[in-house]
Amino acid sequence: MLGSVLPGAPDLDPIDAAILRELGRDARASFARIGAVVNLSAPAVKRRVDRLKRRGVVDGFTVRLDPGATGWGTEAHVEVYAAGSTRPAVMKEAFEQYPEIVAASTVTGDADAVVHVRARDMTHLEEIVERLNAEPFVVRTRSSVVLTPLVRRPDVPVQP
Amino acid sequence: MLGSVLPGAPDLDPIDAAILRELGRDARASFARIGAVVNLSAPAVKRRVDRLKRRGVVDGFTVRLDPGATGWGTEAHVEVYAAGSTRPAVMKEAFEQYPEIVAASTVTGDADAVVHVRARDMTHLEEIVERLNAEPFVVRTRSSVVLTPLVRRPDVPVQP
DNA sequence: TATGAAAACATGCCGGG
DNA sequence: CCCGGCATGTTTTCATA
Repeated sequence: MLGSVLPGAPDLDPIDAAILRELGRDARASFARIGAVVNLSAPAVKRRVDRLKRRGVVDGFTVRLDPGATGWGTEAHVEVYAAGSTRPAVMKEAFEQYPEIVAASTVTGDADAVVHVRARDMTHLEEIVERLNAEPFVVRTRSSVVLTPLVRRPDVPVQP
Repeated sequence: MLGSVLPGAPDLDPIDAAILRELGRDARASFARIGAVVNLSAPAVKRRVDRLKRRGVVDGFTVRLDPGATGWGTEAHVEVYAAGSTRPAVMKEAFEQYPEIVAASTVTGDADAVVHVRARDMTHLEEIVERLNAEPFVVRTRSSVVLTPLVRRPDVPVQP
């Protein structure tokens, strides 16, 4: 099997997967409640979660916010076309300066990077795009503004 | 002010913002620890969190997983070009069938929707794209495969 | 797995702005 | 009246064995 060659992808135990699914649904659930679902005692669940954290499978726990309710309802995907062979590290450093950038990655295809931007409104979004265009390594950008969010899930699937 | 017209965006109290920032950092932190940061007692923090949940600002709590460590290291943005005037609801229903789709939205620009796909490997990704192309309403797709993730943040910013 | 001490949580009541 | 602090009974966590 290919998967087990990778040092960090040890075919996830089905019980671990169940625990991760529960944590995905409610990361503040008590170990006892999770244990009730997966048929394990609370300490057993805690040990598994600790192990998953140690292995780096679990990176942490966060709150899921409603973007609209917090006043960050405007969203866009911005394709960035970079100069010559701009190093990814350069782009990373630049993008990290923007609190409005919630995700960014280099990609294959016409553009060099795709940036996911959240803003308070269109004016704010426009300002961000302008600032991006003013970055020294940016040649041009191409934006797609989100009209209707259709699907939004915990961003790593856990096999059932 | 424009913001206060929206029923769900009541200029977030600075203490609430601080609490949300802490929860974003570690959603399993005890109310007492959060209270120590924001200078409030544990019950006071709990009441505020409950209120934020009631208002819909807080949607829940989830676990943050390392995609690589779980064997879902391949990622792509797929632009979907849909037939005629396909209703968003139709796309939504279709996309929801795919566990590999972690986000999707209709957008402005050339394409009609952008779909964020996570897969185990390239073969898996290819299969998903083929299945998408086979959807009745899909005219064509255009994929950007992620090379290097640069930024990944809790997907709603909280103003400091 | 089980157990017991320590910590965290939920709730009711009261005071101050 | 809203909001925060305190006190208490209950549950959960966590380190033993």
